[in-house]
Amino acid sequence: MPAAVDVKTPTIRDVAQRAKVSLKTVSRVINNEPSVRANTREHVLRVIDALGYLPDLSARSLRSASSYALGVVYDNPNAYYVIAVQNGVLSACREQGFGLQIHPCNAASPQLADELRDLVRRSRLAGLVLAPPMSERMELVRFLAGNKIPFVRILSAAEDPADGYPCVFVDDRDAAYEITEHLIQLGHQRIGFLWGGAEHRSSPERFKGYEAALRDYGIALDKKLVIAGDYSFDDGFRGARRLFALRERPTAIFGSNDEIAAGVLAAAKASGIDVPYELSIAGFEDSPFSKQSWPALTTAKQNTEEIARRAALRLIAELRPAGDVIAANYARNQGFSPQLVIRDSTARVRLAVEG
Amino acid sequence: MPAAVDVKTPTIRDVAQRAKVSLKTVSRVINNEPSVRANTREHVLRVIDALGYLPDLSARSLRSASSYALGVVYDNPNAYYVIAVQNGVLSACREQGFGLQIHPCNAASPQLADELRDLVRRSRLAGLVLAPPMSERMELVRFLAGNKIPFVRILSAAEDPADGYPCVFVDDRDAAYEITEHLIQLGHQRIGFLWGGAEHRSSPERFKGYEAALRDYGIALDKKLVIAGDYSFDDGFRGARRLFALRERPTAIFGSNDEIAAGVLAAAKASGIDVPYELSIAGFEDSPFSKQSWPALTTAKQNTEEIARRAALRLIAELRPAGDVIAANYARNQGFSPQLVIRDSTARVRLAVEG
DNA sequence: CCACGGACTGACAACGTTGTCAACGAACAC
DNA sequence: GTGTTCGTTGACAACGTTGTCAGTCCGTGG
Repeated sequence: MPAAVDVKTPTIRDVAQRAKVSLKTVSRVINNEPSVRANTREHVLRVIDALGYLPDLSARSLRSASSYALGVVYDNPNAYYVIAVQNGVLSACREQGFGLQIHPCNAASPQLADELRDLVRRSRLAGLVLAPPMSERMELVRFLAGNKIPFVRILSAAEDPADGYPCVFVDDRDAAYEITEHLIQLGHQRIGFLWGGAEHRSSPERFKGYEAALRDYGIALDKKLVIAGDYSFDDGFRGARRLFALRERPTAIFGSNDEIAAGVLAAAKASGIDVPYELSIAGFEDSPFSKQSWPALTTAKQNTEEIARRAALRLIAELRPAGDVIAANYARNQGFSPQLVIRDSTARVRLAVEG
Repeated sequence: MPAAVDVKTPTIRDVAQRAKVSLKTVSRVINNEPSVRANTREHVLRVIDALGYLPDLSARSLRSASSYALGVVYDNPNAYYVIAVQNGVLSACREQGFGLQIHPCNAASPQLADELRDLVRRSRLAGLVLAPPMSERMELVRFLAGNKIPFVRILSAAEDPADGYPCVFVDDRDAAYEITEHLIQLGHQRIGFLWGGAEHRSSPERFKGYEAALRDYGIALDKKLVIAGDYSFDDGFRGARRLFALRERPTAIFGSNDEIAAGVLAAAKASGIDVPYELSIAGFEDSPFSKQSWPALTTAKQNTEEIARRAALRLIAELRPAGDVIAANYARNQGFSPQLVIRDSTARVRLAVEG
């Protein structure tokens, strides 16, 4: 019986010895640096392969100033959104050889800025991807910039804020306009609007879209139809109840996201109101359950995963020296527009209701 | 105007200099080692605080064999489940001073084992938390053990597998029994069962619970009522359709998870079947949307976050030297039982249907 | 008064990698 | 033949931390 042999994981030193070259040459091969003869390079690569050598990330990031990991910062109860952001960022990270550190946090914490700075230092992160609402707090943004911490923001805006800080932006206003327009074109005149969380910039943006569409179609804004709340099922439910109690009930309700819309749907069912024939409901986000509710929700599809991916690439571009391929391709802030997805929860207004 | 000063992040060296002690003493203070005079310790701590010094994780894990980060490995389309696992593990990690590396992966990939080994080596992970179905693949478990990679499994089992590898286990069978029993006690005799994914051990476990309850209550198992499928909304929808088409339709359907149950619910509505009065539906998992569907779903609540947290602590206990507090408290595999949550989707069987 | 042990402290090397700089040989121009 | 340049390679130090081991200091017992 052979003695148990503890196979140590090979280091660059083992590779160098076996390949009969210096440490530095192996390093050069790993990092794809020029000035290595093709012969030598191939030989070293073969040895690396044979030994199953993998560069040690700790050592790498300790020695070289630049590191190989990003952080993604979020404070969002919506699991689908968070997973989509993670997966998008992760896809870019894997492609570009970066690691990923997730950092759920409390947006309301007064120490958040210090917390993020410490996170970056301790873990030697190359930069941060900020999801809303952190991305929208300018004092945080300025703090990070002041501390020379690279970052990119995912934010809600109709156009590039052009404030000198990198971002990708999502035109919630435009998409909300389209949703409202869709409802109007179905003949709805009394359209309720349920706000999302006030700390997210997307909320006022979506409201602006709603407002603009009403204006463009000559419908007066009725403040009784507009209800404050949070991006939650429960607020959707409660808000819908309040709208149902109005003397003149709306024939359509636009919930600021799918969770709110799901709450409206539940409230409608609880009140015996038929959707869509007595009430049209629209959401926003295209979460999986917008497809899975009954009836399936009309909504605006924002490809969060792709948006997050682009955000990460935008950040990586900032980290790269000018002239790099990524740096060249992703040097500019990019905008996205969610697309209207018409499903079964919206329908032509029933004439009977009008009277 | 003062010249811009680049504030370098302070190192242990700066602390030592300013505190007029050696590097090693600072190191001792940071690591809470004994043999530092109380005076010295306090003084050093004050300096650390004043400078805002933070130990560098890369350097730490490079120098000391042990590292300070765990990995969590999953392959699961269910965002709620994944987030709950992440948050649970993260809570333990933060508490114990560990970092966390997430690793979504493809359970079907033949290179998965190597991928995980490389991940651990490259990132110097102290160990892995394996979520199902990875946790259930014995060849993977043996591979990790053979490579001396610490891990803990979250798995579905009625009792401690006692195979020598650490885990936390969830008694799906028992919970499924309770759900089925609940349906039987409501008077249901024809209870449909929709399987979850065959690659998850929880599926057969849940089926066994269903089977056992039927047997205990003297109800013959009707194979036509049992339908294979995956843990998905669509399979729930399709499976329900097939059950509805039977000459003798079931009066209750047990979907192996909430997504399946949501699919059943949608199918029932599409077919104009009233839930719960013509059809009772039960799910499993207590995802948020089980509360938010209409009617809200009867289900089994598994506190995934707490389970994942315990799993992480169980792993950390393995890493600690014997005698450590954590090591002592979490040295044993622990079991969890999901709890029956009765909501509005299940009701007493209508006599009219029996005929 | 000296030896001794224990509590505390520090000098130094090491972890695995990359940046800096010098050295080597070949090719080329003069 | 000499000087210069270029492409390739290697020796060495350094990143920030901890493990090892050898002190130093003080109090105690002989």
